[in-house]
Amino acid sequence: MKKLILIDGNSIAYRAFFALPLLNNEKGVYTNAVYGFTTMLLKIIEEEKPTHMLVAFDAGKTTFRHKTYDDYKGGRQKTPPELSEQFPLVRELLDAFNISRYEAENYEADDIIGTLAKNASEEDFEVKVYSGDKDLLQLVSDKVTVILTKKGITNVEAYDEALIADKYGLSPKQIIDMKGLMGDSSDNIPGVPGVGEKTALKLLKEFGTVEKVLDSIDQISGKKMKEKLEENREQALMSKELATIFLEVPFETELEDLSFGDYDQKKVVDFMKELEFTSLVSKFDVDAEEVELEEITYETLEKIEEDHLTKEAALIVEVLGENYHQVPIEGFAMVNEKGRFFITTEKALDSEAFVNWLKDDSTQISVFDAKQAVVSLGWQGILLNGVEFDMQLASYLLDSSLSSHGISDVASRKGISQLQDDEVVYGKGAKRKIPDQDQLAEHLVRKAEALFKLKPVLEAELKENEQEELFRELEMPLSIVLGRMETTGVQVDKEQLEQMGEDLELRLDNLEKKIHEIAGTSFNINSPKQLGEILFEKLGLPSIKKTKTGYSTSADVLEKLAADHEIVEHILHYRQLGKLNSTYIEGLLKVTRKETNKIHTRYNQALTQTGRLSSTDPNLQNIPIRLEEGRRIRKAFIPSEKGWKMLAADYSQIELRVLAHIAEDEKLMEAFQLGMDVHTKTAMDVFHVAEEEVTSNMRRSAKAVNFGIVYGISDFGLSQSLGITRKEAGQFIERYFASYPKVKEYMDSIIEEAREKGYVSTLLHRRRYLPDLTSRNFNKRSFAERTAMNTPIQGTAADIIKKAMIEMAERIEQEQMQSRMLLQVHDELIFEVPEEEVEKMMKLVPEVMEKAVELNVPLKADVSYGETWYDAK
DNA sequence: TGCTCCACGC
DNA sequence: GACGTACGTGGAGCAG
Repeated sequence: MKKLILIDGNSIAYRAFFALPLLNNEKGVYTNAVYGFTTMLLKIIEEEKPTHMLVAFDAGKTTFRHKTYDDYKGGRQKTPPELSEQFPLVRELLDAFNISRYEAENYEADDIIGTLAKNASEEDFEVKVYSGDKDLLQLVSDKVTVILTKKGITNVEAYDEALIADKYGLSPKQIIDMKGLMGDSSDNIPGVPGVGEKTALKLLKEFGTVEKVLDSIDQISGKKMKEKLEENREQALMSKELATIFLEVPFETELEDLSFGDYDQKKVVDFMKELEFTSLVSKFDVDAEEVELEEITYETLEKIEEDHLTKEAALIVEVLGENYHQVPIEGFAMVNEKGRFFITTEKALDSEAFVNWLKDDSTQISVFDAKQAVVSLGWQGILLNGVEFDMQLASYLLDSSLSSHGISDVASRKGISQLQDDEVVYGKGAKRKIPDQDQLAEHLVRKAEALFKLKPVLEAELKENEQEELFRELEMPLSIVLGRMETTGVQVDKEQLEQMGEDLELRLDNLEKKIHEIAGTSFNINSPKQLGEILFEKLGLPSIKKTKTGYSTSADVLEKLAADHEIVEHILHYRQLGKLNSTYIEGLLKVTRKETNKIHTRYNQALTQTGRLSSTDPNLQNIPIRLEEGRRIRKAFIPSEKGWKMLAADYSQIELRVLAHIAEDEKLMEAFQLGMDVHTKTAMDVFHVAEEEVTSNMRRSAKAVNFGIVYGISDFGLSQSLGITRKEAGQFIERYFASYPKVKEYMDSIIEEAREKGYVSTLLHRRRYLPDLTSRNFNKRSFAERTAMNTPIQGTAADIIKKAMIEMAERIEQEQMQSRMLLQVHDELIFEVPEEEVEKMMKLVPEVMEKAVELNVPLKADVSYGETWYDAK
């Protein structure tokens, strides 16, 4: 069957423009609307597989409707120039796709779409109309579906007759009557004053059309309403006329001319590349995006001579895949003033000269991902010592918001196109493999070449940003420290985990039986869909919250239902134990190395927007602690040497101390100078009570506000965590600010400063750019504002612990201790320590942590040790 | 394989 | 006046 897609070009472009941040490409051309339009188009082509397609645009300023009503669309805000300049690009995009576009003097896009929809349905086409404008709903019929954007651009809702009946209780045609009565402020259609959606729907359900409503005024209840309708009789009829889509726009083209099919992929890809839509380009066939690589010369070294090895060089130590622990090195590439070289792993590791060069600490080696290089070589027993520049870290520090810090991404952003993505060369997923040696060699050499060329560029940018020190003294040395921690790994007591797993499975079985019994049927408790059906349909519990796909069964919803039905508490318990078993017991066992019973996580040092680390494979930064049941998992984390202890030290309230420092708020500083419990102190200040009058509830509330300040949550977030209304939460925040005026001042000034500079900074010059601070979208702007307030706090805390880690590593080495740093959990460091060093470390670790930086409030670190991580509390 | 939902940590 | 609301990672279910 033929399928015609009609797109309301102006509407979708507007929508995209306001839904997306104001992107621009390197040439400064704004591209957000085109980008949104493109994603929408790609989605339509993929999902609808249209046979025919047309995009309609509004033509000039005046249309036939202005003859009826001068002020039609009056008072409308002028199209922002940033958007206007994108319309020619949208047209160019459509031409690249070979999609028809149409605009007609005197008519709006609606009329073009309406006419074509009518004509096409008469010829038995299936018609789908895409727009953001509800007006178009009047076109819906058994042949015509109207798809409206709901949120963002690609989140849409398809309206057929049934849905309109369901939502409004009206037929599609009656949508026009509704507009006639209630008007439309965006088009400046007046309607009948005092009649809104509710009244309009009521009247139309009773009488059917505007005309019939006006004919039956005497039957309408309410004196005021009668008067209004009487007075605005003409205006209502005119409004209806204005809202009616004209279905007789003259066309010169035939429907067949709108056919959509083959288009030149290269044209489309070129266009997208021009606008730097890299993520979209990757959706097209690899062939289409293959860049034309120029030839590159290099030498495959059979024998490595001293002469090849210079002080300064770019080095690639290649491994396949993300996880670089205990996997083979696939090859080396090196670029220096002497030339470009590829070296097979075998030749490289057999060469004494090369290995010595790697171990030499007086070299200046550039790499991409220093930690990977150090760890990969570390597993071969080689200590890579001379790493001086990590391009990935440099790119991350320069702009952490860039989503990809892969070598080819960084290179292409810096103007080097002579590098293919690893995925292109190796394939992805199950199909990933190393190509033949020539291809591999060339790829690695190109990587090293990019490194060699770009190092000075990125170094200059770091200097420009005053981030040289952050880079050289903090992130670079930290990558080596982290590499060592990862390689060391943490030992787990496998039997303990297995025992806990068996225990959990038994209890899960029993719980499952019980839940099925109560429900009276067997179902998958882990499936939110099935669980929702049981709870809210079969058992008839009240549905509190919905998700996109159905009922929400999240813990906060279930907790509210616990009193209504005994099954709920069992489900919550089942969930809790299930999570422990699958994520922690099974998950950890899966990644425990068989030979050593050790776990080697990987820290991502170039990911978070705030400067924190993240941990994967496994994530050791979210091991349970809050509930005792889960906390016991920590009993399985043990020292790797007999007689050693686990030692843990964590910063106490580091973020709030940082806040006190930055804001220089006397009252907040006082809390820390006096060594008070900060939540109690906050409760005292906010509720104006003495210490002994602080109730546990007050402290709980104060704690939640402090939490909110640290994490930058909104009044909504606070209301959720305290179970109060948003308004109350808002008032609470107000009171907090009233109590800590300097904090308020800081919050205001940081937003102001960030708006001027475009970014916020931490104590050690880490940056986060916040372009959304000037967004017209309230949501985005508010989010950016909270981010501006929160990032310097959280980021400075991250800076501090990173500094402490480097110093701890140095101290352990200097004092020739055997203790090993194992893990970092944002504000906490975990070590394994021989018995004889426990006493020293119990003093040294908190001392180093507390002295990592000097603030105008003291830093405090608590430390303890025990047989397992669990016991170090 | 990619998405959604849910849950864990800070 | 509504919007959809800290940052991460990972497992299970489910659709294609």
